[in-house]
Amino acid sequence: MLAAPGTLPSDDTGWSYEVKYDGIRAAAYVSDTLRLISRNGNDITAAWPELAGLAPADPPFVVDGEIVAFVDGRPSFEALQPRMHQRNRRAITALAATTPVTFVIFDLLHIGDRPLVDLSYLQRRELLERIGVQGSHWRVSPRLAGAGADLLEMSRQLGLEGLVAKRLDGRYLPGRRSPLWTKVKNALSTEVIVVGWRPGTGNRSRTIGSLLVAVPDPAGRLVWVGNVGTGFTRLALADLHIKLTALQRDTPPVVNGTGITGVVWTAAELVGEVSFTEWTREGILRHPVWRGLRDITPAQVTPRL
DNA sequence: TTCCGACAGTGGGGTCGCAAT
DNA sequence: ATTGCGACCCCACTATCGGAA
Repeated sequence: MLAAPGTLPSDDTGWSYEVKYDGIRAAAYVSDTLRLISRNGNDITAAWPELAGLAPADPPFVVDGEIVAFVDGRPSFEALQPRMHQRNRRAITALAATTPVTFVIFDLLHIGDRPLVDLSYLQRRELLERIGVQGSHWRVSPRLAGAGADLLEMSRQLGLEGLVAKRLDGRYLPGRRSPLWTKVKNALSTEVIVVGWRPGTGNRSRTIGSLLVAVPDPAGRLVWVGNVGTGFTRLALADLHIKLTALQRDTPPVVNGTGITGVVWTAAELVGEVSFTEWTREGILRHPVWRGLRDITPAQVTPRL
């Protein structure tokens, strides 16, 4: 079951709030042994040896949760990434020691021979808390007390990704995205300067695939901060294509990013707004989305860092 | 008639492994 | 030896269509 993107419920009654953890979604099948299955149905058990102690369990159960690497108390997806694709057993052991993870459990789907997906969320949570999974590397995701608006503001101040609001009476809908679970994100946004574009493929092969965007650094030099390839309507794409074709030039107007291939560089004249989840360690926009052109000059751009 | 959910198709950052160069 | 690409992880979004409301 996946959360649908949205805004806070207008009325808190009937809803439960949890932190939105930025990690890897996994279902844990706990019996004599542990099996961790990713969202795409892959068996990812071997990559997370520190979670093996969840097993054995009698009766067996199935829980849903998020594999999270906490860095300074906050979930860090970047800390998780070097561990995700690792298949070398010794490397896995070393990484598990230096960057241990916590399995944050938020739902109970099955216990013994009894499926629980048709119970309400509240009932499933009560059963989950009763079986008492608690250990050095796993815990139950707390249900947050308070009004949604206050909790969202607190999550923003703590630098968290956002909240998930869950209907107390909601069934578990396997494999489906439903507003019974609504994720409310603390979105960031910034003004950026368009410095080039890359042609698209498929049904966008005759227009823009993505825009290269930049912001001024403290010294006033233009620094490439990533590529934005979503958020456009067909109309916006056609409009940008015309405008940028008129601004085409041969040399990059930025001090970095020159290694990117297949770029049509342009004069740094168009300013737009981009929303994103966070800056990566490399200073690149993560999950960037185009929000439209802004009618200001590049000199007026004040990046939100 | 309108709206919602599901799906397909496009794009992003990052990492690893393997094939092609 | 280097480069490119696909496969996974995370993700947002547009456009379309059929069925529910």
